[in-house]
Amino acid sequence: MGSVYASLAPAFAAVAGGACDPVVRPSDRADGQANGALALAKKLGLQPREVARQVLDAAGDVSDMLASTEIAGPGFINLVFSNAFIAEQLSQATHNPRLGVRASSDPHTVVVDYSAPNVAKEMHVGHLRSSVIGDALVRALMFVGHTVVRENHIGDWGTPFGMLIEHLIDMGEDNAADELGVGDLDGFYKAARRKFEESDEFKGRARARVVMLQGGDEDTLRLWRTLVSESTRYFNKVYRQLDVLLTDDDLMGESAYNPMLAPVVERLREAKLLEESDGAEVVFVDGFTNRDNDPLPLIIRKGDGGYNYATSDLACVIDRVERIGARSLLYVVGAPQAQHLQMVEAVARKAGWLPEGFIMNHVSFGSVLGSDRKMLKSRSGGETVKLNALLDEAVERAEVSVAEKNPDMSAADRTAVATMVGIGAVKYSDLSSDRVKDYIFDWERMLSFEGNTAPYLQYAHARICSIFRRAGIDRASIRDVVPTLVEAQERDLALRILRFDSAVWEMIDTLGPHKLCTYLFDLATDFTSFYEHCPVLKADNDAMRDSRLALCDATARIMSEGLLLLGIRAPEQM
RNA sequence: GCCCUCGUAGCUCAGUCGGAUAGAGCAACGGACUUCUAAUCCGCAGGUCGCAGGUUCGAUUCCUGCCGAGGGCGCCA
Repeated sequence: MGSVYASLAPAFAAVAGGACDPVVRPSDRADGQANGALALAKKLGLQPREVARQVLDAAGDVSDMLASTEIAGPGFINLVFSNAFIAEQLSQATHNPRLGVRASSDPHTVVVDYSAPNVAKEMHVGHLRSSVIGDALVRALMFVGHTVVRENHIGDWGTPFGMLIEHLIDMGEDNAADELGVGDLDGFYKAARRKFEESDEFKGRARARVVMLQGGDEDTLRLWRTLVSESTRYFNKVYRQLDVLLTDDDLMGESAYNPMLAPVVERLREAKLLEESDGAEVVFVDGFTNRDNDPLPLIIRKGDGGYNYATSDLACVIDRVERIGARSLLYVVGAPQAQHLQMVEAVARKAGWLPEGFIMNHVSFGSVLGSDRKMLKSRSGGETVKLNALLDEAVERAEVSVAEKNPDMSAADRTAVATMVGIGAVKYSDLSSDRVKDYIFDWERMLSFEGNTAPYLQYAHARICSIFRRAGIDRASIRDVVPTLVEAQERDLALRILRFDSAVWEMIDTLGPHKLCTYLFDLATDFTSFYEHCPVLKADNDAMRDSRLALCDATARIMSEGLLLLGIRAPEQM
């Protein structure tokens, strides 16, 4: 906690004769520990325990904050907070609009680029990861006060559209729209692809159609718009089902950057970065080599005069910096894109398009694997899993489970709860492990009510709501009560509540939603332990009951808010 | 061939800005239900932190090499 750091830092500075980090860390032997004495001892050439003693002397009377301090082991300072201090901090947190989470000291505009499905192509689990991780980061960044601009960089331009449009014409526009309308994007795409590969005549038409599209032929554009709008209708369906924030307002497809591509080339030429290589116009970037150890370029303009994704990604960067005024940029994109994004950033920096201090971050993530540790396939075998089918299955499975556990619930409530639990489970299983690693998709585990899962966290929240419901007590009415901490479980829960701030900030600093997940799991664990040991409504007296109700309310608010930052809803009953 | 990421308990995962005895959950075993929702809790057991060196008072954490898994390496996006 910040205030402990603030009170120890001067003592360390006094002993060190200059600024010195107390190195305050959580501890399993006390409420916290300060490890700064070990490093300082080396600098001063003294015994670490002696330095720790001097620091404690210099700190003077800290009894308003710390109940006890102890020098342990080689020179750690163990810190035990006073109950009065914890209670006071708790009271501050519960009256704070962000439940004790500090606002950003440097709010600015952040662009988050995420989801990015392709038009006329099925969304798959890779898009699930990008959508879910990106959305959680968006929510957390907004929560601490940043201005967040969501951008969904859909693949709505390029050579595949020649074949897609020709296939649309072959099918008849109405038939095609129907097929796409029911969400069979894969069938449409594959049929087009097959014709492209099997028929030279079709291939020729497709190529001619690309030229017409790029040339702005009105009829071709109309057909293209049909493809895009039918696809985005499907994407929106998935987004609503997934409960992410993305809407049509966030669409910023590749086609949107079309007019900016020629200027990108011109600006690179003016900056004297553009070179001709094998008929293409390229920029060479230091530090990147190809298989033969020759310098590897970023291709800006292909030999045939066309642009490619590097060009539009550079246009993106310019647009986000110059039009949107972003000061940092997050790309929530799979790990295979790492090198490409590094090269784009390197070129943008070399060209001087990124202001001093501008941050461009690749929020990389691993693959979703099946229980066989291979890329996830559907039940029926072979095929890639379709996202909407997967989400439907999640809700179905949750509904079975809710019906079994709570048979008295009405059908309408059951469906509503199953939706929150099923979708929450899928999202949470994606968010709760370190995003850079692959993770194994396992229905049983993610829908289990035990362990680090969404249902376990949601259940803890629902139990609290149930207490207030049963007692007929308004949650807000209890918020001025300052809890009295007697039992170990009460104290542990209170301390956990105070760590919400650092959990949220850890998530933001590392762009790692799993940090917040781990915290919420710990909060739920501490709460259920408290729940088992400390009767609330049956407490010995009214003061104890109110104190415990206040702890319950604070826990529920943080659970609900924390889950919401992850894009997950917390039902009031389950 | 070069570059990037990952390797922690039987399984799934945390932890690592260098700190004390490496933590959870599942599974296994032993307990606790006339419940504030047992969808839970309490206990027990389980590990040469891939291997080998190096730096350090101290390394799972930093560095180097190796092994294993995945990914990337010029005109698809």
